[in-house]
Amino acid sequence: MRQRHGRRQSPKTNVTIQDIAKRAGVSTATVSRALANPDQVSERFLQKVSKAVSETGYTPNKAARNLRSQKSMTILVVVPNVVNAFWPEVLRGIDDELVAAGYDLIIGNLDNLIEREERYVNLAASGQIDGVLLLSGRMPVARDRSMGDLNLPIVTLASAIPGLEVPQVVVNERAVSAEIAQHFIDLGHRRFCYVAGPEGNFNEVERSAGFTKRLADAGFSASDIIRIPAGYSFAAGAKAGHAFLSIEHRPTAVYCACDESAISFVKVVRSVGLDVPGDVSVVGFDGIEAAHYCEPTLTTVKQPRAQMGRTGARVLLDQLDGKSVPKGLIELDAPLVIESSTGPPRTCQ
Amino acid sequence: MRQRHGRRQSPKTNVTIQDIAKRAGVSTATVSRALANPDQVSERFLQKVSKAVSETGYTPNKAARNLRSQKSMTILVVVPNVVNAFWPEVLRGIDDELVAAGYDLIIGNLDNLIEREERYVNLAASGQIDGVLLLSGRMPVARDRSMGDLNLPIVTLASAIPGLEVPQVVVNERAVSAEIAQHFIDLGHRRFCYVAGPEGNFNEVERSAGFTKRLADAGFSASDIIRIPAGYSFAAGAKAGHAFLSIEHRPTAVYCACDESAISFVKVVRSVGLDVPGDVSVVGFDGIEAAHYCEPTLTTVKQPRAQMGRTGARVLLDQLDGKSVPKGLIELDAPLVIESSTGPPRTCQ
DNA sequence: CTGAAAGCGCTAACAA
DNA sequence: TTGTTAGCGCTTTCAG
Repeated sequence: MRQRHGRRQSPKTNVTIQDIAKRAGVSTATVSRALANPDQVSERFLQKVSKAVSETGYTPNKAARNLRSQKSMTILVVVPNVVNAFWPEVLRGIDDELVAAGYDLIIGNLDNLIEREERYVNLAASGQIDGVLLLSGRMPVARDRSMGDLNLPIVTLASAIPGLEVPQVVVNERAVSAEIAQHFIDLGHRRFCYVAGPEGNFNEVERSAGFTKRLADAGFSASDIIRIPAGYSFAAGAKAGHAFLSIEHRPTAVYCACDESAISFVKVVRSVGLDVPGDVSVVGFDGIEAAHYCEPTLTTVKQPRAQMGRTGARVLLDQLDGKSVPKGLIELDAPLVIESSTGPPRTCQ
Repeated sequence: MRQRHGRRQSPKTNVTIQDIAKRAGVSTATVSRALANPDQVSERFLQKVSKAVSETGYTPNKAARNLRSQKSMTILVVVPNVVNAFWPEVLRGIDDELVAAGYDLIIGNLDNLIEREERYVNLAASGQIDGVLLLSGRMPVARDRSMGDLNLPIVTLASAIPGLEVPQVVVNERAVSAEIAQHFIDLGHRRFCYVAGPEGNFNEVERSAGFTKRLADAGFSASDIIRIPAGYSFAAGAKAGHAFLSIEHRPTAVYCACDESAISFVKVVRSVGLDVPGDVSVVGFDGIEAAHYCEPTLTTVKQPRAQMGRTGARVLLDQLDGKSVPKGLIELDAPLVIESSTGPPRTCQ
């Protein structure tokens, strides 16, 4: 085990491009080319190199390559909170596209903690990142700088940052939320409830606005719509369910801003003997798998999660390839899928 | 915008340690030390350097550092399939520990595809990875080599690889599965069903063995235990549910090898009017959140997911720090939590 | 305590 | 087509 200048004893990759060059009887440049641009190397040398490579199990050292080529072939994906059933499928879409293009991805989990942003701003600033996929709906900031100032390609995904001049992949949150309102209206409901998401969040604003706007347009007044603050989690939905039960003259139609809160909301409401949808109709948002296996099957908005991930990744890759990409919203279609948790209010039958 | 030798036009980090050195009127060595070993630098220079750093927003280039120091400060986490509610919380535990120690993590999603392993073997071989956390229960292999031969610290987590001489963090799968059998026996059940996981999987083997062993020990014969092949997913559980319904003389106690399959199993069984637990008692495994919000609340084994993640990460970090670590199984306790999906069989009441 | 200088392994001008 | 060579930005020995 050779021990070179300043080298740790760590027994890592030992075989370098030099070794291959020596073994194949060519220059390192030829080895490099043979690996990256085989068509620029003669068949004879190609053979020799590939033989040496497979004999030694050589893999190019990434740090050296990154340093030299000034890029890292890795993408940072900033997720607000990995512990939410919505993300995995989105990440899978991203992963598919990125891996196919030869990129690795580092997942930055904010865990809903703003302090954690600093870490990823620094990482992004360290030259170790070629581009950023922002799923958190917030531009990460450190003490004294913002990820937006790093001059790094950024694409937002699933949530948008109003006014930011980058590609932003979203779904038709507002329109489909209006559709939910219309669905309730068509069923004959007159009193509504909106179980909200995190305050200020882009998705929250859109969903709330789309829903209430359509209700207002249909002639309902603010007093016909009760808003329960909650969040994107089972726990928040359960809490909202209890709040709902304590309402005097209860609404019959409830729009929960995510599936997880909808599922737990339904469970709480049913636990006191109310029927869904007989007494209360409930709609969710996201289309996670669990929404399909709760009782009753949840009427919800099916977000094209993997497709969103792939789309965002693709746009980022295009940008990295120097192609021109659309700045601003890229809207995907998320359909309202009607299942068994919504129906006409019993009072109307 | 300067344009140097071989440099792409990519406008990345422009400020280097040289710039800081010049600005602070010191050598690059001093800058490096000021940042890494402040106690080796005089107060005066420390000030100067830190001033220059904050004025310029300097962040050390990671590729250069990695190349020089022969380590990457990044850990590869190999996940069999990110689309499963079990993982996020585990990943969070890993992330917590690793981030606190200054490591980044790259998540390698196998998507249950063996071909995908090659990619991560190569990544691990590229010197870009300091250690591996293996959650897939299989040693990744490429065409001609195995990740196990890379001489890289590896820790397995959540699933084990029998015989592998590395730390392997698991839970008491076998013992708690026996406990499930005992729970059923105590309730008075006489006919049992096991809804299996993926064939050959470590967890599958353990859970199945623990369950059937205890039943056998209690005097039940193989014909009292029906095994339905399934997998760790909602879809597999639903399919198993249908298979269950077509059984002539149906068991009254069902152990589903994961919560997702248990939840969908319950839904299917209830859809034909059977009562849970009146007609069928069902137990799951994992303790994912959804198990708490389905109906009836699922009796299940609560895996300490975040703790598992943290433990695995910690052991790997210890190994990286040169501390000695236990080779072999590190068993964490996963308790059976009894909820409303299990009860005495109606025929016994 | 500080600076000079030697590379880490690779890629890409440039020259041949 | 191929080889020579100059760094990419940083850390760390070694000398002062």
